[in-house]
Amino acid sequence: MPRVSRAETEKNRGAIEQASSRLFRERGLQASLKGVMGAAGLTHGGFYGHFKSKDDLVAAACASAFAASVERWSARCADAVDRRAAHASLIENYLKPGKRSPMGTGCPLPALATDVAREPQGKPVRRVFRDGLEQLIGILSGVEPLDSAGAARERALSELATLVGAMVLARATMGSELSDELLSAAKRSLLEERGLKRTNIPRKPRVRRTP
Amino acid sequence: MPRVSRAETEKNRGAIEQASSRLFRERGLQASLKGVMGAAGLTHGGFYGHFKSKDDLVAAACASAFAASVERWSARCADAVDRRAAHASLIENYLKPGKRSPMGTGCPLPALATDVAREPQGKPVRRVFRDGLEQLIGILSGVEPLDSAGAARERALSELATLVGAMVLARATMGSELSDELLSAAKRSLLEERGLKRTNIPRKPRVRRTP
DNA sequence: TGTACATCAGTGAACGCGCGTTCACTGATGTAC
DNA sequence: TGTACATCAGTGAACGCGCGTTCACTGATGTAC
Repeated sequence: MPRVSRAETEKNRGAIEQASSRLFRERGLQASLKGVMGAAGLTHGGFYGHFKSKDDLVAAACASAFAASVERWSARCADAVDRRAAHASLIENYLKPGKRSPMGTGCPLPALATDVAREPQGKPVRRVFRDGLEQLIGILSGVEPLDSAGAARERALSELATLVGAMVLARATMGSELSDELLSAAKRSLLEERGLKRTNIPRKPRVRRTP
Repeated sequence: MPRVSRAETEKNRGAIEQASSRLFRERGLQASLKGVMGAAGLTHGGFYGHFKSKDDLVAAACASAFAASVERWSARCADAVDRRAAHASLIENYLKPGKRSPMGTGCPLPALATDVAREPQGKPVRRVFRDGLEQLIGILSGVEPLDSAGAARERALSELATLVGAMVLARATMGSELSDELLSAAKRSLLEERGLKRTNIPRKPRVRRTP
C-alpha cells in the first residue's frame, strides 16, 4: 500500500494527533502508541515517521486538546450578550453532567493534570500544559466582574480550581448520587455566590438556521 | 531465609500496604508490584501470599490512605478552639505549598481521583474511594457554619472541589509562579469569602513541651 | 505529455524490557507427642 | 522441657503479554528529462 501522497501524509499526521489527544485524555498519558496508531487507521511502525518520540506526541496531543478548549470557550463568550452571561455560560457548561464522560473529548485540565504532575520536570508536556492553562485563565479572567480590577485573575484561578476539582471528583464517583451532588454544589456555589443566578441573566436569541 | 514468624508475617503485610499506599499516590495506580514489594523490603514473588490480586491491593492501599487523612483531619479539628478555627485550619493546611510534594504522603483525593475515574465501574477501589470521600465530606461539613443548616454538606462539597482542584493544578504546574498563585488564590477565596480571615480566628495556646 | 527512476510513507517483524501472575523450592516456625 | 516433623512465608525463575523503539522492505508517489 505504501507509499502515500503528501496530502495523505499530512492528513495521517493530523489523524495521529487527534487520536492521541483523545486517547491520552481517555486512558491517561500511558495510553499505548499501538492504540493511538490503530485509532488513526495506521499500524504502529509508521509512528516515527511523524513524531520524534512518545514524549513529543504527548506534548502535541496536549497542545491540541487545549487549542480545542480555548476555541470552544471563546466561541461561548462570543455568543453571550455580555460578560456576566458569558461567565455564567462557561460555568454552567463546564459542570454539565454530560461532561463527565467521555473524558477524551473534554477539558484537558481534569483529564491530564495529575498525569502531568507525575511527569519529570524537563518533559515538554509540562510547559504545554502550563501555557494552555494560562490561556484558559485569560479567558475566564476576561469575564470576571470589572469592579474587582486586578483581582480578576485571582478570582479566575480559584474558580478554575473549583471547576476542575468538581469534575475530577465527579468522575471518580461516577455512577453514584454523590457525583451529581458534587457538580451541582460547585455550580450553585460559583453562580450564586457571585450573583450569577441563571434567572438574572438575559439570553441571546437563537439564530434560526435555514432548513 | 523463609519461613518467618506469624508476627513477622503480619508486619510484612502492613509494610506492603503502607508502601503501596505511598507508591500508588506517588506514581499512580499503575505503579508496579515489584516496586511496592521492594519498598516493603521483600521480593515480588511473595505478594500473592498476602493479597488476592493487584486490584485487591489497590483497594487496601486507597482505604489506608483515606484512613490516615481522616485521622489527621479529625486531630486538626480536635486541636482547634472552635468550629471556625477548625474550618480555617483545615483549609490553610490543605493548601500549604509544602503539601504539593511528595504526593505519596498527602491526601488521596488529588493523588488518586483521576486514576480512580479511569478504573472500570466494578473495581473495588471505586467504592473505597467513594466511602473515603464521604468521610472527609462528613468532617468538613461538621465545621461549616451552623446557620446554613442543611446547606452544610453542599458547602463542604464545593469547598472540597476547590481544595482538590487547586492542589491538582498546582502540582501540574509545580516549579512555576502560577503554581503558588493557584494555592494562594484558592486559600484566599475559601477563607475570606466565608469570613474566616486568619486574623479573626483565635488560636489555642500551644502546650509547652518538657525540655 | 510520456517515460524511467529515485524517493520515502507505511508495513510488520524484531529488539530488549517490565508487567501481573504462577510455581517448585527452601528452611525456620509452630505443633504433636 | 525436648525431640521429630509438618507447615507455610518468602524466594527467584518462569509464563505470556504489551510496551517504546528500530529497521529491512515495499511499491505508489513525485521528479528529471
